[in-house]
Amino acid sequence: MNTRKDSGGATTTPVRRRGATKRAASSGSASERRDHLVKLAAELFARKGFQATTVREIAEEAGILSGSLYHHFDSKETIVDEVLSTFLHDIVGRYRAVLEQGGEPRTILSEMVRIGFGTLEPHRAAITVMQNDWNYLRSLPGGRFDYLVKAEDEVERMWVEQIKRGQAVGQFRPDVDPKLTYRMIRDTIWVTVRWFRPGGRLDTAALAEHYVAVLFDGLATGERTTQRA
Amino acid sequence: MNTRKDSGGATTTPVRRRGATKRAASSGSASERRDHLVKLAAELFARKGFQATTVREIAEEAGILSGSLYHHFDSKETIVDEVLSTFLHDIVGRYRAVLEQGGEPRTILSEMVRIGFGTLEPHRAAITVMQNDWNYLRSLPGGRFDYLVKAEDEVERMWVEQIKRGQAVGQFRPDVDPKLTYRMIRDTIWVTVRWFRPGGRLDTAALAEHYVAVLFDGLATGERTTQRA
Amino acid sequence: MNTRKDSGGATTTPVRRRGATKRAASSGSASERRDHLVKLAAELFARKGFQATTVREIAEEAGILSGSLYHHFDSKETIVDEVLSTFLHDIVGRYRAVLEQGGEPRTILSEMVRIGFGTLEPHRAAITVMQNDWNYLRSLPGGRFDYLVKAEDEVERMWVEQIKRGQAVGQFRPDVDPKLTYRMIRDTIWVTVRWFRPGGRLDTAALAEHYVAVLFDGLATGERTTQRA
Amino acid sequence: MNTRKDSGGATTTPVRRRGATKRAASSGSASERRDHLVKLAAELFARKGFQATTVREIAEEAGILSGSLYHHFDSKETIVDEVLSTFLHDIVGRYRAVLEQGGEPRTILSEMVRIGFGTLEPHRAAITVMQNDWNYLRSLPGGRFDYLVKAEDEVERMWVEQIKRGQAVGQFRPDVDPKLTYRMIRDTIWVTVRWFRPGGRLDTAALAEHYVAVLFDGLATGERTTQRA
DNA sequence: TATGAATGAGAATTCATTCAT
DNA sequence: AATGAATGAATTCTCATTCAT
Repeated sequence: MNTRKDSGGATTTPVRRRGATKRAASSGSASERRDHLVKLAAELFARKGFQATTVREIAEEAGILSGSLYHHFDSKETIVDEVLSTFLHDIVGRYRAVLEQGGEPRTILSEMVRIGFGTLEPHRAAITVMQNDWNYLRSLPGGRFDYLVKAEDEVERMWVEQIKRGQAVGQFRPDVDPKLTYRMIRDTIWVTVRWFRPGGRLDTAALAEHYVAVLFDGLATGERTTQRA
Repeated sequence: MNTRKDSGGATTTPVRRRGATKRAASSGSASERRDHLVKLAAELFARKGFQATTVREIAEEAGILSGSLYHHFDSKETIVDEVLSTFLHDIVGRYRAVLEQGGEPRTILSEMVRIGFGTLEPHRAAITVMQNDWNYLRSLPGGRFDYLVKAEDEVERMWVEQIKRGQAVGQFRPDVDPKLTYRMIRDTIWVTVRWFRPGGRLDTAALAEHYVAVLFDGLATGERTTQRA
Repeated sequence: MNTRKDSGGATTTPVRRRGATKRAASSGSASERRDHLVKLAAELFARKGFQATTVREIAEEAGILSGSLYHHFDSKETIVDEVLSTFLHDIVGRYRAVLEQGGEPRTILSEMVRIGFGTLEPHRAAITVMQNDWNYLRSLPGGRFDYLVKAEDEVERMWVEQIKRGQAVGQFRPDVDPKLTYRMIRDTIWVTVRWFRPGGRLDTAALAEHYVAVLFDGLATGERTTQRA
Repeated sequence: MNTRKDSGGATTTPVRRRGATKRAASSGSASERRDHLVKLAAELFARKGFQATTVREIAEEAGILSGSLYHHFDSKETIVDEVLSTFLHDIVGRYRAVLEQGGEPRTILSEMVRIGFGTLEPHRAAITVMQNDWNYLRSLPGGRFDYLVKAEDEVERMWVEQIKRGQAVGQFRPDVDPKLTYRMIRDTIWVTVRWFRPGGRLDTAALAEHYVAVLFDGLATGERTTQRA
């Protein structure tokens, strides 16, 4: 039933492949208009939350009437779907690229942290929506957003594997729980979106280096003193 | 608009002191009933989000009709107000107590981390609501939830002060940004609420020790290698 | 999910048992109000069709706002459900009663024809809705109106059985198709609702006698001449 | 409002004479395309009802976009107008032809019954629409479908006249009401469209003979026993 | 305290139709 | 002939809230 309008392959594959949908050279306007609308909506979703953002507001932001939005999207959900799946596609792709290159666990992990912080600016809105509306979207009937969980699982596997490798080769302390550590790292990065504003004292690269430093070497000075189980 | 029903001193003072409002020693059913309702509501808010939770659902959970809820609360906002202010009152109190005791920065900071993780279970619902609905509640007109920001500021001052003291006495590396570091610690703790479930492999105390270890000594083994600005 | 509001057992049993739902003595007002609203809606559905009747119109007819209708009914569908199931319950009950009494096929069939015409006045609206909106309602997703088909099947079995018995004992001509004959009788009766208006030259009883005469003895005079297969 | 696009003479004369409107011998693609679209629409109208069928669905069925339909038709109403008037034109023509040939009332009436059943297959969609959406279409403002009533009246006059003639010459029992009898015959035939499916056990010719038999000689065997007023 | 009927202001969505290209 | 973006009015439904009983 969801034909052309809902291009979101998101429902069937964990991560959408966008762009390929449109006919050939994609003269632009058609797809561009849609992308523009998605971007506007993402900003609103991030600022006010998915539920608190009305379709009318999105339309107004775009200078059209609310009904007209339905020429481009099946539903409000389709829009947020596009916001999130675009983001997930991008980040999963980046993680995969780093892993394919190979290298020491510590190097790879540093790189993954940098990637995480690196998405903060281009995908600020999407990340915010994910943080705030994840629970609600997951609870929606129809399993439309199940792919969120799938993508998250894949990402978790990537991180956990590197942490375990690091422990195996003696680069990381053996007494920490890999999964738990991953979660804390992930959260610390994503949650930054709540207060990070571009143009401030620190950019995301600085944030990343700051975090990498504390993450690997800790806040304390001198000898490491905490006991290792 | 704020009649007797809305006991929330929250509007006037950063952190509400509950109970004192009620008519003296009337520990009676009235107040208890109210607290019970708040607890039920908090669970629903946490599970479904503040907006997605309807007044009817709260009432149903309590076995009454939605109209009857208005004998206890002025509005839906009053309920969430009570959920959040109760939590804030508790945690700010605990932080104050630790600070009043005094001690080394590193000890105090460890203790504050433990307090943070320690609120995860008793205040799981409130923390979840804060994480997910903070943005929305803040945006509500009337400034009703301004006290959230005030309380957060006070807490930030407490943490940052200890980090700075630690740097001053050489316990903490001098190259990290105190405010930034505070935020990352805070977020890492709170955000745990998203996936932490009591009864799992680790309890909140173990979580705290795990985090304290990584926070102070880092994930890496051997000599500390990151450069200090 | 459909709790108190949607009392329609229709979904689970072919024919609803109304009235029993309400608590004991059913002081009236609650159930009466609901019934009144159903009646108003039925009239509108009959006059304008289910789809063309707006919820607002129903509410206006009742002197309330459209939103208030949802205090009584889950949805527009629930209302029409109640209209139809009430009717089906009544007529199936009547048919069963006649069959339980027993008698000659011809006598029973005459009685069933009379019952059919007898429902024309009290259930005019419901029958009209069934005629006009049957197709649409059946096509609705969720199978909510599957009971319509079930009830129709039961009624068909009753009629066909009597026609077959009549043929077996030689009261009815053997060359007619029982099922086909039933359908034509049924349609002839129901479709009357399109033009029958109470208070006209003939009442439904007269209509019934008229039809019984033609049905059994035919329009022609003299010897029966059509060939019998 | 009625521009060139709306060829429906239906509005002015009881029964439209199609084809004549078109520019002479232009049997060409223009008119054919239009007829094709009408046929597609008729099927949808029949299956889902006029209101429930969206313009978009009709267009999709034809492989074009909804806006493109408006190159062929003024409005959705124009389409259904064409569906119905084509049908009415055909059947009224056939009735007239039989009457012009003359003959005994019983013979003519049999023939008219056969004509009725004979339209069931070629005009299945149109008849279905008439059955189901008659009420709604009649209620539309502007009197666009008044010709439906006019055509029906003409048909009624034809039938009633034959029944009366039959009674006058003693072929039909004198105690039945001609108008009432006509209506029942008419309804019985048309309503068949609800369940008749081509390719089943009986074709429409068999249906007609079956009905003629029961109509004239009745369902009962032996002597005619119903009393004649 | 509780009920339950009603309010009223929106919410998302639908859809026939228009029109520049 | 056809496209596709947009309109605008209407539709069903939601829900916090009120209030007489």
